[in-house]
This record gives sequence, structure tokens and C-alpha cells, in this order.
Amino acid sequence: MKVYNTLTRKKEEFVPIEEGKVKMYVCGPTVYNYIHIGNARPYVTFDTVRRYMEYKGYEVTYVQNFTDVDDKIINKANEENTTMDVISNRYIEECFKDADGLNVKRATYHPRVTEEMDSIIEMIDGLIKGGHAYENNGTVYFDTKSFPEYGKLSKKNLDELISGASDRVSIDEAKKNPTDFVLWKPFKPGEPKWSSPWGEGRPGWHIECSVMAKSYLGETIDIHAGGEDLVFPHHENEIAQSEACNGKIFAKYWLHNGFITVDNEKMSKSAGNFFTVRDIAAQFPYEVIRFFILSGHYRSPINFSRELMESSQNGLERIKNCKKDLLYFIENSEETDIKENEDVSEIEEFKIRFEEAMDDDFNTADGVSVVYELVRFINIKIKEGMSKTFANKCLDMFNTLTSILGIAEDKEEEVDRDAALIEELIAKRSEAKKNKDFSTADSIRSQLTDMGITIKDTRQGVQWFRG
RNA sequence: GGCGCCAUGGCCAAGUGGUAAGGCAAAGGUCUGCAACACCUCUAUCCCCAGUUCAAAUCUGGGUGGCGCCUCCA
Repeated sequence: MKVYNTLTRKKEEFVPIEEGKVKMYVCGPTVYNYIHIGNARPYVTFDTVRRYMEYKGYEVTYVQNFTDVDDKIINKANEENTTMDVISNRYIEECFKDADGLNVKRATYHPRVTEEMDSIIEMIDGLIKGGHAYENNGTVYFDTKSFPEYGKLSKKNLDELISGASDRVSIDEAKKNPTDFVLWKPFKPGEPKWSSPWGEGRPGWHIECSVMAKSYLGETIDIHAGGEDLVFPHHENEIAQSEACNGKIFAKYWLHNGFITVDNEKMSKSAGNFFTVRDIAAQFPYEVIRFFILSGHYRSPINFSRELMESSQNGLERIKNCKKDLLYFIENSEETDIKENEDVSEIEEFKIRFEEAMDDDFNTADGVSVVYELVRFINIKIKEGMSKTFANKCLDMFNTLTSILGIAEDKEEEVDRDAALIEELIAKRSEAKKNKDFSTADSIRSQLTDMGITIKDTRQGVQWFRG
């Protein structure tokens, strides 16, 4: 399995630190609003990475934090005249709803910054003692000059950064270098605060991820992932903090997803072109959003538009129809052995090609096209007729591939409360058809349509479903 | 200014040295009483120029166009 490592800018063979195990950390959202479609991309992307790793037999420990201390949360709390806790708890809950809708599995751990204060303070203290951080008037800064490798992830030169920064950022006299960043800052009146050796305050943004990765996964982890805009400064700073503190490589592989754009421009709040997952889910099923995200390579930008969502919806419909038809075929066919002309290796071929795609830096676009080819294969076999045994093998393969992608999965379906009535109407319609009484047949069908039921005449019988 | 990415048919998107996967859309057809589903057929020489090579979308150089990071951001 090859993965593209931002640190080396190359695809590398994936070799876990500990055989059979993968420790991965994915930066999570700041919870001050519903997550937007841009947040959804790393959610879906790295959930799929995780699923594939698990499929390959790895035991994956997956950590994704919630940033629940931040100016934006505080502002929102002030606006609503409530507390930060109320805001963050609300949006964490809403975030889980969206994640569930997107069929994103829960992480092994979902740590929150507010629950990690002791560890955060401990790490900052360690950095100061190690000569990598300094305190000035209640603010603690990381000394970027103390970490010679600073810039290795984003390929930036520290001296150039320092001279460049003087042009655009007002020089903060309290810092030794313009590139130094905050580890701890003193509270302002009305803000939440925690006590520390440097006075009451709260942590800077970057330290939290270093701390949580260490607490839940250890000093060196296999994979650290997030959106590409986090490369600098956030991930660069994490490396500096963790490696300066622990004296060990922080993460072996750095994976970064590309952006979702709107009108080919980066989605951003200031540009007013952003959509929440919730907004889109009101118009398209959640699983279409997931499928849309998987339709391109995770490192490439993808452009969000209604047209593309519709295209994804239609494509996904085809995949789901195949499954419905196959299940119906299996239900309504006699138990039979494999026929002579049925070659199981033809089915296995799809798995081989799917794995080739996914082994190449998680090429889900190719993976999806393998699924489409499997769909056509199955549709043809249904039409030609196949043994139940062979059909079941097709279904197994279909389920194997789609469950890695997290699409077209079974949901707990309740028995339709109108099932008896529907079956009865369908029987009447079939009777009418047999008698060539098509006007009665059609009126029954339109009656069913009005009930929200779609029917399909197949060789095995009449299929029906809601929607 | 520094660093980096991208340019493939109407749209989306794989392919990164040997004569262009897949999907959506459109069109025609088969199946069906009709419909839906499905199946079949059909559309490209890969931004431009030069070079390397027996051979390039795929490598090199130049150009044009688009985008991102360098400031909170997935």
C-alpha cells in the first residue's frame, strides 16, 4: 500500500510502526456552528482510509479531536448570551448527526480540549524547561528558532519566514521571533480560564493536537491527517512542539486532503460561498454527499455544484438499484449450485482491481469505477440468469467493495406499515395485466405512485419500494 | 516576493513512456401492453510551442491559463 506523504512529497510504501496496527490522528473541527461541506471532506476521506486499513486487517486507533475552546465559540456564546459549554456541546452533538448521516464511523477517541488541560499544561511546562518556549507577561510562546527543523513539512525557510513576516504582520514586541506562536495566553475579562503556572488563561490552538495525539496514541504516530490548509502553520507547529518536547519523530506519514471549491474558488465564510452539510442534506441524501466526495482523488480539489451533486445522485442510484435487483433475484430464485459457465474468478477480479486502486494512495475515483463495472457485470448476470450460489458471491463482492467506500450499505429497514395493502394492490394489478385490462392495471399503479411506492416489473416478479 | 498544485470528450474523472478506464448528460436501439429498471451502440489523441525517444497525454525546457498556502480556516 502506497500513501502520499506531504513530509517527503512522495508516495511511500506504508509500513506501520507496530505490525498490524495503525495509529492515526485527524484534526477535527472547532465547534461553533454546523460543519460545512469543507469539513465533510476530511471526515469522509479519512474515514474511508480507515475503513480500507481495517479491511486490510489493521487494527486502527483513530483519534479526532473537538476544539471546544476558541474565540469563535466564545463570541457565539456571547451573542446568544450563554456559555461556551452550551455552544460547544450543542455543535458537537450536531456534528455527530452529520457524521452519522455521512456514514462516518465514530473515532476510537474524540477528545476535547477542555478535558485535556492538565496534559496541555504539562507539555508547555516541558517545552519551557527544555528551552523551546518562553513566558512573557502571562503569555507563553514557542521559540521557533529553537527547533532547527522548523519548516520541514511546509518546506519553508525559517529565515525567509521571519523576514517575510515583518512585511505583513505587525511585529509583536513580546515575541523573540515573528514566527513564534502562542502556547498559552492570559484570559480577558469574561473569558473562560484555567489556572496554570503562568497565570489564568487558556491554551493556544496548536498545542492541543500535539497533546491529544500523545495522550491517546503515543509520542510517534503512524498517520496524521487533515485539510491541506493546515500544513502551515498548524501542522508545522505541531511537529515543532511534539518533536521538541518528545525528542522523537511525531508522525511518519502526513496526509492532506484538497479543498472543496465553489465556482472554482476556495469556499470560505468571508467569500460568502460556503454551505453547511445540513443545508445540502436538505436537498440531497447524505450518502450522495459522501459519494460525491469519493468521486475524485482526495488530494485534488473538487468543485461543488448542484449539477455535480445531481450527477452523483444519479450514479449512486444506479449502484443502489443493482443491489436491490440482486437481492430480489436471490430472494426469488431456487437454491442451485454454481453452473459450469460461471467463473468465480471473474468476481474476484473486481476485488483485485479495487485493491490496486486503493493501494495507490487511496484512489477512490478508480475504486468507484470498479464498483460501476461490477454493477454492470451483475446486471447482465441477472438478465441472463445465474445460480443462486453465484448470485450470493456477487452480493458478497458488492458488499465488500461498497462497505469500504461506505456507500449503499444496509440500513435497518422496518417493515412498511402498508406492506399488506401494497402487496394486495400489486396482486390485483398483476391479475388485471394477465387479463389485459391495462387501464385497471395503470390506475392501480398510479394509486401506488400516489402512496409513494415505485414498482418494477421483473422476470422474477414485481418489485416495489418507497421513493 | 517565497513555496506548491493543476490543465484529459458537453460535464465530472482515472491513467504518468507503448497507440485514451469509469460515471453523468445527450442521441439511437433492445426488452416491456405502457412506464420504470436494465442491456447494447455512439462522441476525445489529452492547453500551446520546442526538445528527448523507435515510441509521450505521460519525460525535459519555455509559454498561456486557473488555483492554493505564506493570516483564523478542512
